[in-house]
Amino acid sequence: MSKRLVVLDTPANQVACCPPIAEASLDAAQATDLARMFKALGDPIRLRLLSRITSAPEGEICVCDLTGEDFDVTGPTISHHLKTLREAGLIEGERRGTWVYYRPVVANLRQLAALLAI
Amino acid sequence: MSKRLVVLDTPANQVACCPPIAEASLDAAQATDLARMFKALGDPIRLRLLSRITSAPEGEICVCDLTGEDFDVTGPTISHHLKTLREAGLIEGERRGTWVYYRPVVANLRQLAALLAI
DNA sequence: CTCCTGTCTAGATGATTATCTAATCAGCCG
DNA sequence: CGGCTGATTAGATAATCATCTAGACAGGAG
Repeated sequence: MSKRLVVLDTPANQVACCPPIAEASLDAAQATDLARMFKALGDPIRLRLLSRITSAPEGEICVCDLTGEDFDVTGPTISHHLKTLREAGLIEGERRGTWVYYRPVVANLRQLAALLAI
Repeated sequence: MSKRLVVLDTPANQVACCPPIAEASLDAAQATDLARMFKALGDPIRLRLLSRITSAPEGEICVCDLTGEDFDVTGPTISHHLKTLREAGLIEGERRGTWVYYRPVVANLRQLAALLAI
């Protein structure tokens, strides 16, 4: 087991890459991958979770700092949304002892940004 | 009637604005507006439609150039997706005679891009 | 006016999703 | 070990969504 940080199945979601959406018409396969990521962003709770994760001072945040607080949904629901973000390739998670930490997958977030840079 | 281009109800969707998601935690209200736009991008067909619209040489494209072609869905389904993009504030449409033309709402697309620029 | 073509709306249906409660798993501590 | 806390999974349910067919509406052409 060489990888240091991998926990919590993260389907290695690699997408082609990077020209803005206006440069060339997306083909169906690229569109499917990209749409999965955008869909994951298409929920207010997930957007706020991602915002918290990306703005965490240490580059990552403990799930214990996300649950229950000013999100008025239950723990399992938070967990479900984190899983959605994770499966979309936007964040990745790691358990260290008792707690689980999440951090952004910067490359994929940047790719989405680049795509929309008209 | 002073506006030159408005047709097809476009709910004036103005969202706060512009710091990247990592700078400050999104509040619930902003998140709801932004999530609506991301959700509209969360479908492969809509992404490809938007790609076609944003890459149209004249800055706009006729619906007649979008229907039926290499999207294997029916006309009404295309129309429904265009409506979703329109109501999200990502595109706007105008009828000129027989045909309807769509063009991107660049400011809102850029806002999404800025949000993801980590 | 009447037909034809392009686009949209209406209504129905099957699939997906957000959320909950209950139960399970992982790691710590006495 | 046995119990405790943090986090996830399982299963159920209500809501939303993508898609279709059928029908309506807009505008041009005979």
